[in-house]
Amino acid sequence: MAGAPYTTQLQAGLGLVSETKALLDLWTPGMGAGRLQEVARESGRFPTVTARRLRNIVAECFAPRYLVGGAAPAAHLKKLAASIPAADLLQLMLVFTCRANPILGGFIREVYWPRYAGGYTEISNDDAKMFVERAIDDGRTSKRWSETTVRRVSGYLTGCCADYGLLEKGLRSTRRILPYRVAPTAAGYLAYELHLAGLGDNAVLAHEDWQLFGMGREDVLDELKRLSLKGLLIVQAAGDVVRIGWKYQTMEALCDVIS
DNA sequence: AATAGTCGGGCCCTTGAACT
DNA sequence: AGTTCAAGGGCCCGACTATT
Repeated sequence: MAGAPYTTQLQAGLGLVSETKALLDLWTPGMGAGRLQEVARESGRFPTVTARRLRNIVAECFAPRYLVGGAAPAAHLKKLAASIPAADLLQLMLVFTCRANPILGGFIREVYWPRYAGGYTEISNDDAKMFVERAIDDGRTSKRWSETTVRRVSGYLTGCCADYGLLEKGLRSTRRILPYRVAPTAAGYLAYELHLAGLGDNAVLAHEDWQLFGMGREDVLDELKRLSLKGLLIVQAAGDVVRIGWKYQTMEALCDVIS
């Protein structure tokens, strides 16, 4: 499995946290990227942003992250944005951003968490650069990137991690690793989303999205047990065999509950 | 001066229509 | 059917600005 190719799309925008929240406000079901761009421009909520920049934000960042799969991410986050803690929302944004930009997911899985687990306190842009160069050597990009692109994408990886709360914010080429742990709302969302996408219980536990939170199969199982205490689902584990009783049949129902 | 992030141009690939 | 052309969008990268 080669995995999706790595691109430079992060150059169009990093976490875009406040912009994404504004766009979620403006977006309504059925709205495509083009229409959303119009609405955003006319809304006056992006007064300092040029049309070209808005294209970057909406078409190259928001749409690939949140308007995929029938715009389900946008619909769900719009509902959750007002009612769950900001940090929880960031975690879901991280998941969707990593799906849209596999290079970010790769970096978090292959560099961030091993570092975290290894007791390091910092990650530098040079660490990211080594990751990018190795990815290019491994053929993960469609072609070799120029030196400047390699350097900048490296900075975008760490910068994006900072936007989402995995690394310390601020302008710096070496960032401190922050304590990071999946939130119950995000875990519940992810578990149900994977289940309702048709994955079997074991596939849900082993899914790569959990690795964005540094979680392997056992960690996921532990988290789901905690969720079962809140009544979101039922976990029956006997030896190696795990069965999960799912209480809700749609994401809409789940989002209502975790709101 | 160095670094991070924003902005916008342009190449190139894909898609679909128009034309042999 | 096969080829050519135009349009659109994804992707890359240089220029620019802001911050330290």
